[in-house]
Parts: sequence; C-alpha cells; structure tokens
Amino acid sequence: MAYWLFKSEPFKWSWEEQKAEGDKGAEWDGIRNYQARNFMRDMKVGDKGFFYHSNEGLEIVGIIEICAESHQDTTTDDERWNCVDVKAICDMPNPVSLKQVKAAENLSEMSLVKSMRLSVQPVRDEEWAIVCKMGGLDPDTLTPL
DNA sequence: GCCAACGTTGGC
DNA sequence: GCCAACGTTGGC
Repeated sequence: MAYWLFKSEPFKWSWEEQKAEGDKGAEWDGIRNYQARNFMRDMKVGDKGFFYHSNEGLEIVGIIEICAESHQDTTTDDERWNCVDVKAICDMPNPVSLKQVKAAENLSEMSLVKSMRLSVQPVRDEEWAIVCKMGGLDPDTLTPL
C-alpha cells in the first residue's frame, strides 16, 4: 500500500466538507498539473493519504483513503485530466503543522517541504509513520495512541 | 498583500 | 528545442 498527501485550500474544499461526504467519498477534481495527475494515476483503492490545509491552517488535519481509481475529471472535458475519489477515514487527534514538519529533522526530505507547490504528492512509509505519531495516531491501525 | 518558486505557453 | 513572458501556488 502506498501513502500520499493531498493539499486543499480550506475555503475551496475543507476537511469538514470532505467528512460530510462520508464513505461514498468525493472526487479530488480540479488538478491541472501533470506531476500531480501522474501520482493520482498511480493510486490504488485502499491507499491512504494525509489531508493538508494550505494557505489557511497549514496543517495536516486528517486521514483519507482512495475509494476509486483514476478516472476522467468530471469538471472538464479535457481528456488529459484525471482524478481519484477519496473518503475521510479519521481526524488527526493533534493536527500536524507545516512548522512541525519543517522542524522535524527526519522529515526534511518530505515533498511537503521540498516541493512546496505540488498539490498531490507521495509520502514515504517512514514519513507516514512519523507524521501519524506526531499527530497522535497509531500508523498501522489509525486509532488514537 | 507580497513575492519567490516554479510550471506552462508560445515565439523564434 | 530554447527561453522569455506570464500565470499560479502558497508561505509569510
């Protein structure tokens, strides 16, 4: 299973809105960047991801799961653009801020730090575990520590 | 609101 | 295929 990180500006698509979609999930649409799209094409149902609030909040607020593989982005007819569907799994008991990620020595290679502008990005297994623990979650069971 | 980083576009 | 111009993202 692979891990990912999804950025969203809370005033466009917030964690609260994502949670309101429940288990049916929602399209992660509107991505118009090839790199981000390619990562979505690599995603498999069951992969997990962090939900990050950019611009405002600047923190990882929850965990999502891929619930539909890459398909046409319904917000455009342009066949170049695909997206996956994601559903909310749980809150981060303690949201992990960008500041904390930057301050953590063992997270200095994270895309969140290195590829600031990439809105969909891969997360390494070890990074997943570190961030989960920082947020108060067991990385395997995704239950509060 | 500013501005640096960086992806995309289009002329040559 | 290069590169300047331009637009967008996102932290501060």
